[in-house]
Amino acid sequence: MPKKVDHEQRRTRIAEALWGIAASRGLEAVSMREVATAAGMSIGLVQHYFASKDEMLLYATVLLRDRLSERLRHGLAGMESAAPRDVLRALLVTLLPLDAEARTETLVGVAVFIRALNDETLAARYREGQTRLAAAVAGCLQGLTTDPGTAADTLLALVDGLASGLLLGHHTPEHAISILDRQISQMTESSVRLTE
Amino acid sequence: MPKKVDHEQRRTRIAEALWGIAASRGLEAVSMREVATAAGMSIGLVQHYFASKDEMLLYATVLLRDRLSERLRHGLAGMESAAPRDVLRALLVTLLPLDAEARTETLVGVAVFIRALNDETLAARYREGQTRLAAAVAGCLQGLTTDPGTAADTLLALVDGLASGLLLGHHTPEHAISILDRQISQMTESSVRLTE
DNA sequence: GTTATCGCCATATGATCGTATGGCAAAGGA
DNA sequence: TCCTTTGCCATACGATCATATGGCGATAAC
Repeated sequence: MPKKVDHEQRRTRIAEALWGIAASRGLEAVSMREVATAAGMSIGLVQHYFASKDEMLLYATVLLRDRLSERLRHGLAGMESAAPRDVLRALLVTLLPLDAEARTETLVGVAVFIRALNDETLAARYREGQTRLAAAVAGCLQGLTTDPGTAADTLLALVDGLASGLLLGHHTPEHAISILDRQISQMTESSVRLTE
Repeated sequence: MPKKVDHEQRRTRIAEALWGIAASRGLEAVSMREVATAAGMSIGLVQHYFASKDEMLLYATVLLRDRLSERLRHGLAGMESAAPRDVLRALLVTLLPLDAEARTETLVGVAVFIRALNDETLAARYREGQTRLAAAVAGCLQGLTTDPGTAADTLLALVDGLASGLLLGHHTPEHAISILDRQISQMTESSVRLTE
């Protein structure tokens, strides 16, 4: 057999090149040629690792989700024994596009969201991710508020909207975090009030 | 002079055809040919009314914003003397994609949002619209809560996130409205509590 | 040393894109 | 009646797209 290369590494490099293009110029600017150029490869090589553009896109989105999971795990590292409220805040803040890496991921996520609107397979994956996130958030809220399920949906919808505002530059990071903190406080405080 | 036609009507028909394509298959599926076919025109006729694709897109987005204004005005009709809280609720509910028309508008809005992320002109228009909306919402909240500005940003971000969930089918209309109502109640109630 | 296989590449193909161009029918002013 | 203007259309052009194809070193097995 001839020389061996790490296929996974090649695919990752291609996917990252794709993200860069999608984040800076939108998913519609993503073409085999552009991706190949950005990755420093020939078009043929990209074709060699992904039989079609759709396959490449699929791989890139799956890898993106994995990166988000990783980012969440990293953001929550060492908080196993922290107060649920602090875990909750860390989780939600990690979801916001506050640094370059998170911004790229969110931008690509939005681009994929658009595609999901007309692709039931993608939409189902999206919903599943949201449901899982909501479960995690609701878990943090257990005992902190009445109806943790609704509260979780509320917080996630808020984070979603804040992310849009951040991407557009309509909100500053400080403003977005302040809004989020105020909401968390209000939700946890009001429960105390209601249970008194 | 030869026969006269209503240019504005022609342009509107083209824009509506564009919306239909953008809403059902995404903005990237929008091409001169597709729009012409959907509008029941020749490609040349579309070219006759819009010198370029960008010009067509611009017109379609401006008209979209006008339609949203109209929808808001219609949703708030006859509420001039209603309680601010009811006006607020009507305004926010009108922003949600609850019927087919609103859904199309929101879908196109999201598609344009994506483009705005890499187009500073569009982004500026988007931010201006958001700012104006926030001012209207804050106006409704005057006296109902402390810091109406932050409350307005919170509510609009929440509505944004709820809209995403509705588009994807992750939330049902009833669920989204219930979340919104709960939030409005919490915000207005808590202020009463704080000012007591 | 021969050979099969793997990594990779250059180029071709057919489709579709935005846009440019030239012309035709109709209608009203001269 | 002639002529200019307007509305509209068919076609062409160059670019770019996704994808298919054939081939060229290099390497490891034999």
